[in-house]
Parts: sequence; structure tokens; C-alpha cells
Amino acid sequence: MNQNLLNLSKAESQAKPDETVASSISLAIHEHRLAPGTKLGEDELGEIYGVSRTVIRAALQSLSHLELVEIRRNRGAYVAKPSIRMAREVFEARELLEPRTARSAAERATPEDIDLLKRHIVEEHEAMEAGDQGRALYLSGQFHIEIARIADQATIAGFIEGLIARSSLVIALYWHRESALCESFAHHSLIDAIADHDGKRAEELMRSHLVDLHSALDLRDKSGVPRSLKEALKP
Amino acid sequence: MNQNLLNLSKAESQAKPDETVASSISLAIHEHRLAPGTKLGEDELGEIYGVSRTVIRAALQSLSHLELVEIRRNRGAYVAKPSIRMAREVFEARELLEPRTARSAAERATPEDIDLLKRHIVEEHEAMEAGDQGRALYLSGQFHIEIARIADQATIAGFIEGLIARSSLVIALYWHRESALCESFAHHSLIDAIADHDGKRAEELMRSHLVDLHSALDLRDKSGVPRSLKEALKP
DNA sequence: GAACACAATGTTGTATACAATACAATGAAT
DNA sequence: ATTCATTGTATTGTATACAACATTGTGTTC
Repeated sequence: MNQNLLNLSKAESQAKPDETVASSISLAIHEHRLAPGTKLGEDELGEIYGVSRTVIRAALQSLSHLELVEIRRNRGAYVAKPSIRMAREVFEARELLEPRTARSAAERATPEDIDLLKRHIVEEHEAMEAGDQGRALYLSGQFHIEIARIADQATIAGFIEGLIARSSLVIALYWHRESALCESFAHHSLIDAIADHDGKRAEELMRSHLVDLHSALDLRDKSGVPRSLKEALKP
Repeated sequence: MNQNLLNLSKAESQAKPDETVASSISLAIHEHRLAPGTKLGEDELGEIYGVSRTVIRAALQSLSHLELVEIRRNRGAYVAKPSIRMAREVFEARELLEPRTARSAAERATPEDIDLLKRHIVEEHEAMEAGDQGRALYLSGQFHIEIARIADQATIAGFIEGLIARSSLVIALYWHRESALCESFAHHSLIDAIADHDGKRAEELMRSHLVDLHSALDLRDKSGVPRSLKEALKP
């Protein structure tokens, strides 16, 4: 009777409200519709999604484990606001993990994987041309996650996924408007290297792509321009 | 209904009950008092800790994000049982991250840091001599975490912390009894290298230490000896 | 008028009640 | 006897009620 090969029971394959809420909020953060520091009140979210606070709390807890949301005890949840220091760490970690992952991906990629990556880029282009920068940014992150998935190292892929989520926040906070970025160009050449199964080149391209991203951020120490009122108005 | 059934101090049980429960369970897993696959029923845990299922659920969710616990929808939470594949990935990731971290730690360690590490080793020895292997294993993990903390890269340290947690499960499942391991010896020479601020040596020692650990596991593919009855009796 | 205490309000933390689901046992039909 | 359906029980999923806490506003005292 249960001819489901994966042995997924009804409940396992059906909707999980808390995960749905979590990914909806997560997507909003990725697309920069929710700014860092925004308060995420439980009642308010409950009304929006039509579920109880129980579900909302589970979702927020989930997001806080990914460090997309900061929960302060008895004070509520806020979209996280990574410090400059954390921003640096995130990109340093990406520069450590992703080049190697790109190499593995290049070595293992199947034709289907490459098709998928290409379709990703097409979507990215479409979003760009439609002026939807938020979605373009999201898709650009998904591109990196897809490469990690192809590399077939679930553990490291999980780390990268978290890092890319945090990157969205970092970009929202520290992006240097002046520096125009041509994401899709870098992604194009990466796909070429992967399609050629040229691990060495893919690794090097990923490394320079990340360095480009990193240096397009304004992570100068702004001790004189503190973000909080407390620091700003104390003396 | 706050009847402190366990040895939870008042401050601990007042502060953050869900975190207290989570670390208590986490410690039990680290010390191999909870075996992989053990069912973690919500009511049962609630009675043990004297809190409601709400708190237990938060704790279990936390642990599931660390992949110490697997939550199956409508079926409950179980101590995770990493596959051989996952076990390999965990150690591969450690071999990627920790040597570099050890190098940074060696370069940055202060005299206080080194004292702390030495005290760690002493505790480890004491646990060993007291025959408390579980605690020795836990402390040995904490030693690695301490090194990551010294390296002062919170993001990567967080990854390592998760990897070491999973390592406990891997060791519980795949440890090769025959291979006697002399953890504290490796840890001693690591401390020496760190105390000398010899980054290169620390990196190399950490790498070989992890390779030793990895090879003391029995991760041979046991396709013919499947873990589940379903797989075993299908054809 | 300034400092403090204290009540008012709103939000989060926890417990509990109820609904939904899975698993096991029982019994009927073939 | 085996298969299938059905019911019963236990456990998880969700909503809600209430308690605890933080914050804000008001009033009292000096």
C-alpha cells in the first residue's frame, strides 16, 4: 500500500508550517526586503502567516541557529546585524571553503549539474533585467550553494549555505554602492571551468570571485561612526 | 511544577531552561551515556527535567540543528546515527579546518591561553585515571574547541564545535576497539608547539592527530551488513 | 524641577489542553 | 493462515491561557 520508495509517510511529505515560515522570512532577508535590525514580533508574524506564536517561535529559533536572526531573551527577535568583524570572518571562511569546493564540483559535475547551473544563471539574468536586484542577489547565492551541492560534501555544503545566508546580511550592511559588480560574468566563467572539469581553474576562479566580492564591501573600521545611539551619544 | 529533579542549580534553571536541557543532553551524548538511535520522548524528558514539553521541544530543536539529534515529523526525536558517509565527511571537514586553526592559535596564543590548555589536559588525565572514559572523551573534544577559540575566528570555531559534537557520535558508532589511542600524547605535543608559537608545527601536528583519529575508526563500507532490517530482508 | 519608585502596557516565556498523526493490536474476510 | 481494515493507544503538532519580564509613563518626594 505504501509504494513510496523513500518511505515518506503522509506527514513527512506534507507541509511543515514552521519551516515554511522560516524559509519565507529567510527569503525576505536574502532579498533585502527585511533590513538588519528589524524587529520580528511574534504576534505580528503570527497574524501575517495565520499561525500561532508556537509555530513562529520555532521558525525564529531555526533562523537564529543560522545566525540570520538574533534572539534576545525577553526582548524578542531581530534580523541579525553582523559586525564588521563578523563580516570579515564570514568572507574569510568562504574564501577558505568555497575554492576547494568549486574544485571538487568541477571534478564531479555531471551534464545535468551543468544544465542546472546554466539555468540558474539565466534566471539570475532575468531577475537583473527585470530590475529585481533582491531576487538577483538571492539567486546568485543559490548558485554558490548549488556548486557546493554538486561537490557532494553535505557537511561542508551546509556550512557554505549558512555563510551565504550571512553574506546577504553583510552585503545589506556593508555594500559599497560605487563598486559595480558583474556577478554573472564571474559565474559564467566558473561554469565554463566546471563544464570543462578543470578543477584547478574553477578553484582559482572561485577564489578571485570571492576576493572581488570581499573587496567590494566597505569593511573599514568605523569606530567614529557607531551604529548604536548608546555609543554615539555617550561622552 | 518546578521541582528540581536533577542537579540543576537554581541559577541554571532560572536563566535559560531550554539551553540547560540542551547542554545536559548534549553532554550525555558526548560522554556516550546516550547511544545513537535512542528515542528522546518529549514527555519523558519533561518529567526528568521538571519542565514542560515546550522547553524540551526547544532544546531538541536546538540539538537537531547541531545534527546531534534527528527529528522525524510526528515520530519524535532520536539521538542521531551518522552514516559511514557522514562520518567520513565529518573527519574530512575537520582535517580541512582544524590544522589551519591550530596554526592561527599557535600564532595568537597568550600565556593565559596556554595555561588553560594545560589545565584541560590535566583534567583529561584525571578523568582517564578515574576510569571515566566518557568524560575523558568529552574533555578531549573541549580541548579542540579551546584551540579554535584561541584562534579567534568565531565563525570557524562554531563549525568546529559542531564537527566535534558529531565526532562523538561517530566515535560511538565506529570506534575500532583494538586500536588503542593515546590522545593526551598528541595533545601534549600540540600544546608544546602552541606554547612555542610554532604555527607550522602546530598545523602539522594537528593534521596528523586527526589522521590518526580518522584511521582509528572502522569506516569500511558494510553494504552487506545493513543497519536496518528493511534493507537486510528486502530481496 | 530632578530623581526615584511604582504602576501600566505590551511582549516574551512557559504550561497545558486539544487536535492530528503514527503505530500496534484486534478482528473480519478470503 | 494471511491479508486487510478498523479501532485503540501513545506521541507529537498546534493553539491558547497565563505568568514573568522589560519598557514606558506617571506620580510622589525631596
